[in-house]
Amino acid sequence: MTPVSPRATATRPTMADVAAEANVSVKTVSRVVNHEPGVRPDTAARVIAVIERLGFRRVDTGRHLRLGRTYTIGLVVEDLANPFYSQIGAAVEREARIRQHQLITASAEGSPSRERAVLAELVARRVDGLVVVPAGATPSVDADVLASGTPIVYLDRPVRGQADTILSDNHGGIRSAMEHLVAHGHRRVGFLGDDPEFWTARQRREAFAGVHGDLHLPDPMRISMGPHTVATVSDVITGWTSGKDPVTAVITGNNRITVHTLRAMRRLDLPLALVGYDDFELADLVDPPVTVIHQDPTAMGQKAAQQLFVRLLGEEAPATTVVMPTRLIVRGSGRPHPAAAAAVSAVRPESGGQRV
Amino acid sequence: MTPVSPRATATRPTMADVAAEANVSVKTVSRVVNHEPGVRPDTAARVIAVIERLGFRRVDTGRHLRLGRTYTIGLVVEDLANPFYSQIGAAVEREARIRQHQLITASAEGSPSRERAVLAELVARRVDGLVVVPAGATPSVDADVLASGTPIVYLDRPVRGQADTILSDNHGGIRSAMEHLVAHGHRRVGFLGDDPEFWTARQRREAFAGVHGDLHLPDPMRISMGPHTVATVSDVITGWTSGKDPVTAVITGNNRITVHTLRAMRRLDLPLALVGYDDFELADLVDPPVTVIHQDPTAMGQKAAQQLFVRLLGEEAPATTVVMPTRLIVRGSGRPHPAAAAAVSAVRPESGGQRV
DNA sequence: TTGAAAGCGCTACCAA
DNA sequence: TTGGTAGCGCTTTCAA
Repeated sequence: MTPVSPRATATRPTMADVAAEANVSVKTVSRVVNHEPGVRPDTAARVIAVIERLGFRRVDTGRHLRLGRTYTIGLVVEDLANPFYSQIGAAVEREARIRQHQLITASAEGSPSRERAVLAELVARRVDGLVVVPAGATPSVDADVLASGTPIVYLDRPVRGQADTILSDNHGGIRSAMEHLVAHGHRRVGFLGDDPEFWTARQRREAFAGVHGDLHLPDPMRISMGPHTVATVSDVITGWTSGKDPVTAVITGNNRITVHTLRAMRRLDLPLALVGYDDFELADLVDPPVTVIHQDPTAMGQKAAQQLFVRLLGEEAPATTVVMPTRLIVRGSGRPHPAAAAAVSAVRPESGGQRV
Repeated sequence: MTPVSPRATATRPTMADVAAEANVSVKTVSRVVNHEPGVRPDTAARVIAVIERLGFRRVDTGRHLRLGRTYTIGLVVEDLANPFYSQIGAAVEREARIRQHQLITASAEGSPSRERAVLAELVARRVDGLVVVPAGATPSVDADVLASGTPIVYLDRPVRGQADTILSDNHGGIRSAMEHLVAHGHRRVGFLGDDPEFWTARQRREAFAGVHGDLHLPDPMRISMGPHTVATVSDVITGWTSGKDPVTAVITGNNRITVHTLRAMRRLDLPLALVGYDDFELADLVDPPVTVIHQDPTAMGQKAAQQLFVRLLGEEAPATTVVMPTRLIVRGSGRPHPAAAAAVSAVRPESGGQRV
């Protein structure tokens, strides 16, 4: 809240100071600083000497104004502390740095109105381009961004309208998880999704339902969408495993739900087979180990940034959508969990009870 | 690598356009846009109408140049993808946003020369202030930053010279871990530290050695500094547990070493008691559960940003150093691991063999 | 209450 | 090879 007032800082020499001291024009100093050709070596040497003596450093605000661009790109995500987004951030920053740009990051905290405000600020700042993981249910291309002509790449979720977009293969990821489970003898698989407000949550739910049908898995189909907590997941799992036709495996819709589910399973002492969307560092070390659908956030961030820089170089082709592949990482097969094996074989004696 | 060339963007109206259209001066438009007093209501209304009709949005580059500040702060860390740093980043960004500032983040990748380059770029950009987790072994306050007069707060590690610094209570953290282990019957405790190039790694090593003496723990004192991998940790642990007087517990120097140690223990099937520096989300769900020394990265980032904004408000007091407390989070005591209990009681039959 | 002029630091344009 | 001038979009100063 507290607005911050200006503060006196040490005054540093400008190009004008250097020019006066070296008896050249400002333009010649500019040429030397920017390594432009057409300066006599001895003139350049004299200018460089003065630059070093005065400790001159070019101030970018002037050139940003003059050039109409800032060598900055903006990244807007939901929450920088979430590993999925921080990996994206690290990747985008790396791509930006390679191209002499810097990165402004902002968390929209899942709020479409905050996202609009943040985008307006970034556009006002004249960032050269934007990478945005859009909040809310299938929004449109931001009007302010559109009016400003700032190139933008949407990541992880699409928006209405023409815009470059990088998505993850949600359908393929879910399919690979279910085929894996079925191959290991599971027939009764539940899906724990995130808040259907999220496009990705809806996509994964639809993929689950579709594949459930394709594979002719028995009814009832078990789907529970969030928002979820450990408590809600516990209740859902309890319901799915009591009564007849208990579930033997669960697929979780993202890394948060996976963690809730692990805690719920621990609390209930009910080790179902588990495949989680999103990889996480300790997936092999938790109990039970978790097979995951890995969508590479680093690759997604890198791809988004690369597409953005293609636009910054002036590419005018129609907007593209890239779907990034996922990869199933199977874990825990080598160390079958006795309880899980028992649970699975109790339901389907013919199955090997192999954990995924 | 590839430099990016300018790109034509849609030209948006400036204050001059609005002024011409509304038959007022540019200054009056500026007054209206900035909600300055002293504009007749009907004049303001006319200006606002034109602003809306033309879709005017103030461009910040002009004011940044005029004001000599950019309402931006810079954050330099080692690796944005590391949870410790991404939590710091999220906290700093939140504090910045509250004060109408934006955040530029950059990874120095642990390289002092990259850090210098990044700092020079940020200073050239005229960021209003900096939060830096310094790379390298006890560097000095950056010369470019010093010359520019840009306020800077160092985080997690100190530098030579006068500068605001936020540290974690490394000594207290290690002490709490060792007292906890000793209270639970452990006498032979090893320390697995990170590369002693890191100041924090050295601090924690010295704390371990000091407390080891204070508590009169038996020789030999086991300390192994990194850089570590799963392989080196495996070797070290094997050495510490074979032969006489085997170690029964290990303290790890940061989150990376903790993960390596968990993998090594899993590989060796040797579940020692483990206390790790840095909390991590799944510490209670891994096998064995991990008691941790929690240093709150969010609180550290918040504190650093707050100190920075105190300086931006003009506070001229001498540089301060704040040491943030740590908190021991005990896990797994409720689920003693049979093998660990056996290992502990085999060494010290009188101990309860309770796991930490 | 309003406006004209100057200028923040730099680069583009054109002339010398 | 070098320099002068204009101007990027805004805010400050001072005058009307």
